[in-house]
Amino acid sequence: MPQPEPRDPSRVARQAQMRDQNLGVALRGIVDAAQPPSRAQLAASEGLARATVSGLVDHLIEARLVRELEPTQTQRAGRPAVPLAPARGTVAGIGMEVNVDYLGVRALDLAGDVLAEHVELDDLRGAEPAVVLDRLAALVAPVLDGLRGGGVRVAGTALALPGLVDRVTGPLRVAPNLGWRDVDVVGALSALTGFPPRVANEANLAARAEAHARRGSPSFAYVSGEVGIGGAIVLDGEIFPGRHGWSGEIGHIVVDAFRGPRASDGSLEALAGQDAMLRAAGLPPTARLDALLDALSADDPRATAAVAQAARALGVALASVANVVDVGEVVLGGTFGQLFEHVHDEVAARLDELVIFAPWSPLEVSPARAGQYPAMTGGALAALNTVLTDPAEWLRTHETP
Amino acid sequence: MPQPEPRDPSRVARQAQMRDQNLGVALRGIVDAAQPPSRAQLAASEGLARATVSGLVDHLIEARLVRELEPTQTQRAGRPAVPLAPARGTVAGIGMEVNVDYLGVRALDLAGDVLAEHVELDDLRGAEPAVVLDRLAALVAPVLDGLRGGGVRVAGTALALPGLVDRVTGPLRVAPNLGWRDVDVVGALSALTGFPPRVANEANLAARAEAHARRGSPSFAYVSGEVGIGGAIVLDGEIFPGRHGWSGEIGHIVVDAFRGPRASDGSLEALAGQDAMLRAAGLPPTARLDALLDALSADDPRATAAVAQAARALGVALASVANVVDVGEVVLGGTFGQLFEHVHDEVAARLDELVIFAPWSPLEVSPARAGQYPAMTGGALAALNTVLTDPAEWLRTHETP
DNA sequence: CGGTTTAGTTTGCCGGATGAATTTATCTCG
DNA sequence: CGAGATAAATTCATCCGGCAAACTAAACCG
Repeated sequence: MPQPEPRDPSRVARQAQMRDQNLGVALRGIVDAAQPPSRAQLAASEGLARATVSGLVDHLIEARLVRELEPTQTQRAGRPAVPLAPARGTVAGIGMEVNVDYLGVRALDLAGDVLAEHVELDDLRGAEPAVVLDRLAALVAPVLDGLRGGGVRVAGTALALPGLVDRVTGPLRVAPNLGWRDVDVVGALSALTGFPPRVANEANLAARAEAHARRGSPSFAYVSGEVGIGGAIVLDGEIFPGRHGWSGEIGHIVVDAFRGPRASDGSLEALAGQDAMLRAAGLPPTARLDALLDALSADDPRATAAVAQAARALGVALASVANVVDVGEVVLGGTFGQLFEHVHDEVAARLDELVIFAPWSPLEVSPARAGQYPAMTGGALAALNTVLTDPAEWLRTHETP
Repeated sequence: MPQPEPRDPSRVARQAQMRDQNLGVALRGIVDAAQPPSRAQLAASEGLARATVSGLVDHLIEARLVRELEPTQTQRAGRPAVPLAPARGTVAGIGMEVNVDYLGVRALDLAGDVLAEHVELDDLRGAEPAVVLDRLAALVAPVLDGLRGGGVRVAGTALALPGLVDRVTGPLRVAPNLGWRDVDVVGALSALTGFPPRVANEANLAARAEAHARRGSPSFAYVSGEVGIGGAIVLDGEIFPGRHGWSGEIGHIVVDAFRGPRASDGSLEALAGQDAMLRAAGLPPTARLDALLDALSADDPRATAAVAQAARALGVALASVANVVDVGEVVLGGTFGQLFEHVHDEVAARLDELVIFAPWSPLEVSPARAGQYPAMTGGALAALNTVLTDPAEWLRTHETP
């Protein structure tokens, strides 16, 4: 039989999808708006008829995804507009993170408010995956119970890991700094929480939180230096996932191909990772970043030189990223966020020097502003994003009448 | 007045757009299909009702974008299917290219057939932009006249340039190897041909041709070594443009940040560009690539060493690209396509060594197969793509009843 | 030559967006 | 204070386009 060619799920337009699509447009318009918009404003900004928007909004309110605010006291003639805002405490996205020095959970609602949060600090290098995931599950379970008990629907969960995660098939491939390799994280956590989490790279989720913190669809390269150096690319507010979710591995960019016998000796992580910086600064490998910061404020010459060297490598690597993906801004998070004032000038100088389009579109370098544990926030946002992308579909699968 | 917030032209679904959208889906299905599909096959593969597809196809045939083939002699029961194929010689995309050693035009129709082609070989380094563009216009004008005289509608024109082109605002920013800077190419050519061309980077358009040559939405990094080293990223068959169309500048990746006083001394182009390879091989700077190939076949040690060194740099740079954008294949075009057998092993080895996901998803290295002057083909395809993307819109603006 | 099978067309239906008319709620001015 | 004026939201008839089912067309088979 001549198979009719299994083409991709092409975006044909059916009228059934039209409603769903516009429901998503309306919800996004309300959630992303700087000011709570009225139905009429929404109609104008999205180019839909007011009647259409009214219907959509009614549906969203009934589903408890949107709420009406009190009409504001305006000094204008005419019936006052009813401002619309994302509902609070009706849907939660759960962000989880296992990292080298801590593990934790954070729950956000559509309004961006933190509904629950727990973090445990601990050195997890070399810890057994099963044990760690048990601890995580123990941390998450009461949060889920608490939310559900309060009538909050859980949109989904997402787990941030400092390593290579296959976003389609699930397993953690490798997390060098945890010492994990080929761990079936999804399977283990599903068994523990009864919920298959989305898994993603820590830097990618942190970048998502960063994009959220800077409204208005920014484009930037994000650097997340914890112990290793991770990164992510954000384009028009969307994180760029690559085929498998393996994009943005900035730490593995080689900036000095001829340094050692193995080209990887010249990778950014080898030259500017936390261990490399501490070593170059003459600090013990067990030292923490604070020690380096102290040495810097004391004008210790070795520390200064170590950070300068790392900044050069970082700037060169980020210039390569900018040349390849055409991003105009660089956001430094994690370690480099804390070192921001000490690395900014060098990074900016290398970008100016090396990025071919710099003369026409100068690059900006800025520190991360997504707060603490951005990957947990990003994970929660990723979970909520499934609701925003297709609220109708989500309601169909999650409504429990 | 409280402006209703000028949001992006969001993809709201109206029913008027539904038809246009599906018209595009149908046309793409016919053009991209490996075998000419029937209406029924198209309906099945796209998930549309047969009645709907029939209507769409009728429209496309009337617009002379699609033609019906003779029913094939099948030994099956039932009414024979009418195969559908892109129309020939009814619409043309024009690809133009100005490069260091030549300039030319190529016209393709929807079936991918070459309707016209002219290439002039010449050394254009340092040539005056106005003069060169005049020559190009003189080359293009008869092609356009010939096509229009034959009743062929021109879908658009696209010009490939070996430099940085702003895809939104138009002007060529800089083409180092031509010695051009801030040239208003669009303005000049509009005046000459009465047609504003789309302008794009040579490597990006060549990569588009390459993606077309490999059906089935491949993802790869494309390297276009001519005199300089350009590149492009292709994801799921789509070229990745970046914000301004400035993506893929692989030649400016720095692989040896500490080689010289300026970090750019360690860029891929400085280490593996044609000039660098010739110099390292002990050949005069005026030599052509053929001389290097001859020296290689004669086992000249300097040439071998020069190419090995370049291949290492290339491999390292491409590994960085793969780590950042998560592509699984590397396509070598231009100079490196010709040197393919001499660089393949080293490039593949560096990718294996450096790309973090290589153990789970090995990278492939292959030579370009888009034929000669791929950027001209890619330009023509880019022009035709405006028709494929939204045939209804294109017909509205281009029908001359 | 009647039955079967597959391709393509016709037809009535239905969901959903739309614009105009209507209702609601406020402000302003005489 | 009441009659416009003004703007937001809702109601309603209309229309567009995809859809399923029925129907026609063109082959094959026994």
